[in-house]
Amino acid sequence: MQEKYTPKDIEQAAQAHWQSTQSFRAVEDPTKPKYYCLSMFPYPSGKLHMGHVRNYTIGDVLTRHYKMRGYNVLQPMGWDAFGLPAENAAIQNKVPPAQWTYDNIAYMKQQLQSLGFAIDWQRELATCRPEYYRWNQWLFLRMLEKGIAYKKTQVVNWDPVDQTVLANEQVIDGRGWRTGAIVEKREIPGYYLGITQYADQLLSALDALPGWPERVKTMQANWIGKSYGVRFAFPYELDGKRDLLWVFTTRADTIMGVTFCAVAAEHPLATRAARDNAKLAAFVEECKRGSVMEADMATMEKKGMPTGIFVEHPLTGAKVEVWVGNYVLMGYGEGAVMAVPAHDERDFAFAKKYSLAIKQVIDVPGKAYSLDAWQEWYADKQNGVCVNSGRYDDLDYQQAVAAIAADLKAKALGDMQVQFRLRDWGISRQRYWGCPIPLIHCESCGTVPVPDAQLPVVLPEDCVPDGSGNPLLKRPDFLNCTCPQCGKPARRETDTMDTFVDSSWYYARYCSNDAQAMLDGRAAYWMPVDQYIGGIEHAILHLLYSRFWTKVMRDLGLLETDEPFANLLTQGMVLNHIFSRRTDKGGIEYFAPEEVDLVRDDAGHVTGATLKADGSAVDYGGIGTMSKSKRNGVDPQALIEQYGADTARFFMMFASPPEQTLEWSDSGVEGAYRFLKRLWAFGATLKAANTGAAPSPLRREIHLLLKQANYDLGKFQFNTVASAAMKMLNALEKAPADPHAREGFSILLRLLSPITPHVCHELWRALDYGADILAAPWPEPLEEALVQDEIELVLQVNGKTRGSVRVPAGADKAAIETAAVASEAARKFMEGKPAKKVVVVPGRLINIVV
RNA sequence: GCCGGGAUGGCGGAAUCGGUAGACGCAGCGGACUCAAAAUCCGCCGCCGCAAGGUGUGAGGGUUCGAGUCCCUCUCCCGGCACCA
Repeated sequence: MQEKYTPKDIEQAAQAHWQSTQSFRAVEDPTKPKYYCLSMFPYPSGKLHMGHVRNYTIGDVLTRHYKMRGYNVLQPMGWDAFGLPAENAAIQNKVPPAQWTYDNIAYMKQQLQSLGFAIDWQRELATCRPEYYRWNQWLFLRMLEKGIAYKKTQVVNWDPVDQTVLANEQVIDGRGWRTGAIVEKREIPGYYLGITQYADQLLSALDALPGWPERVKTMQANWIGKSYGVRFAFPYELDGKRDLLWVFTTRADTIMGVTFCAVAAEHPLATRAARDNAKLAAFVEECKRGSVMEADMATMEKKGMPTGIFVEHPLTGAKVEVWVGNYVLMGYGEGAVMAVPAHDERDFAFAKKYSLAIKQVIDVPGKAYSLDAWQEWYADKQNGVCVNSGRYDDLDYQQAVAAIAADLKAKALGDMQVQFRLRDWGISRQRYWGCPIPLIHCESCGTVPVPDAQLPVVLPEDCVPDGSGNPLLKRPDFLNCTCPQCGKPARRETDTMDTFVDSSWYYARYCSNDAQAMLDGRAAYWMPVDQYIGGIEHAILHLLYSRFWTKVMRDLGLLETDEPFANLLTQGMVLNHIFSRRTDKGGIEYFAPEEVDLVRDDAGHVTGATLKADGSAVDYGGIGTMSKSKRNGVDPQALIEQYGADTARFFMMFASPPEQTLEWSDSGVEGAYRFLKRLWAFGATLKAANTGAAPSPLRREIHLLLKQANYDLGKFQFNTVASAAMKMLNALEKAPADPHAREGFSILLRLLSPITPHVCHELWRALDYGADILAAPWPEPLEEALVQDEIELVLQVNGKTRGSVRVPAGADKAAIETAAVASEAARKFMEGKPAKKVVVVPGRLINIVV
């Protein structure tokens, strides 16, 4: 074998071998245990970035590891190909989103292939292909039949200048990204999926997912947000009609402290009151400006205005004024809330601001209530009892809620109710590059589903969006159709589906990507996914929607599994610096890190940057996830070309544990490359050397490292597996003539092969260990190699490390104590005082307390 | 604002159950080889100190023979907040 490590040749040869032997083709085989290893598919944004390399290397390490452990492994790959960036690119370059997307897929596929991932490419899919998305449409129609899909109004960001709906991302400080116009909230009709019908299942099934990280389960549980409360009504009379204002509260025990109610700007009462109150009408209009994002709603200044309309307190009959509040959302619950300023922080602030009454109705013994400032205990459910609440005085939270709910029920004005924070999933998008919603609008028949036989409704691929609304509206060939019911001319729905629909079931489609049905029997073999790997940013939405979709598919008899992903590994984000500048229209323009020079303060912290092109200043936006839109992704191509795929993979795994956030830096790549060069060189040395030296501690060292590495592998801690491999090589280089050097190197190659498969593949053959390292058994440490007769214990005096003591491996506590106290280090630091206490931790340390 | 995470040398990180803090690397420094450089190899490397020793895991407090690890309070950073994916 040649002396020099030449990654390019080695990697091409290994990849050619895998290709010709179809090494990663996965075929259903009921006689073998299956392992379905899936990494979240990428959005084809143009180029891979380091976050992808991290994600897919983790998946590949597991895939290759399980393969060597004898599992029938499936690792597929595909493309989350619909979405907004393709439309943005079209606006910029006047290229159809379809063409841009397919070009990107071709380039990124070649990048993935050059990284040597063990992917079964025959199962590749792209969600923008009709043969995929026809099943989105098909399942949507089934949901429509079952009442899971339905139509209602939705609130969207409306750009009044471009006359178009904006994504949240396109709203910057309340203004449209291209026009700079103040964005308005607008209500339009849309389709929803009734995920709340599955809320209880989605919540309780979390307990049946031991392979999921606790933090993700906690986030999902909080998102679903099951709460027990009371839904009740304030009666009122308006325009000669009796009516009810409904609200929901988890704090019915504070109902006697209600001093006003607040409704959303879109609430019928607000609309009615604004009719003959110009100031209020203006305020309602003001509330309708700004974005619909929850983060904006939660941080904006809370404002309100009285309507002059009064409702009756359902228990006391007292008059309660209705206010319009900009923080009350029509889409949540009833669009109205009761306000108890004494015991709700937001209501407290609001009441102080507008000098509204604050009535204390909860008391915690030993605490003094004061109107001066909000105190945490005002909202305490655990320790409070009712006061100033008439017949409910002295009741605790649970007793008070029960009594009040019973009284409301007796008056037919309310009852206990379980409520979820989770809202139904609005899937309509007023955008072109997505899956068409399969509906037809007929003047005489109304909205009619497209018959199954006419699926898929194919999206024309030659449109070029220009930013002013959905280009499908200008396509008569798409728009015009005949009503399936009456045969008259009709109009096709132009809204497309949220791209989360596409990614909610792709994992199942991989099992049978050529099936003539949505899924076939092969899904029963492979599902559920045994290991799912993806970014922590998907902890809630994507994973929740996928779980929901799986349950719907199960209920339709398409799948047997209740949950799509048995085990989940949430990879930390790969971060990089963000540089931007405001455009004159109020939008944001981003700059890639290589386009700027950094400005640092004395402590070395980045404070700003200047553009290399013209020296002008740009804003420093801190660090954040690598993404196409922020232009801060780092393309692995240069790394691969300079050092090879193995170095890129090794470096990425060595840099940090997978779940941890990683701030990008390429310092250390050299070290990874150096290691692989040494690995290669040692292979050459070993092939030439004769192994005649006397046995050294090498064998024990290797097996000890292997034991640790296998343990770490089980914890997905690949950085220490890589480090164990480095330590093995360090040990081997010191003893190349040891009789166990060949055994040790074979362990090292197998341990390392999932991380750096190419170089290990080549070395395995070159040293005649076998024909294909993929077929080699995974190495296990041998107990006989691990035994030792003497062990070293740490010696502490008063908790401070003072030295060590060597004792026979089988020594008992008393013998260890005697040896410790007698040791020179102990005598020195005990300063002649007697030992008050001696703590012996077996196999680890002795602590002498004097 | 709310929910979930994180913080350890100049840098990335290690420390499995509360038991030697800094493994393994990067950078740096010194040396060998070389006409020279690169590559490679050997050694040093938290901070203070000549040393003995002291001190040190974001900040402050606590529990313990012993705390990076457990408890309380706080700061900063990252992810998510339903139309980025």
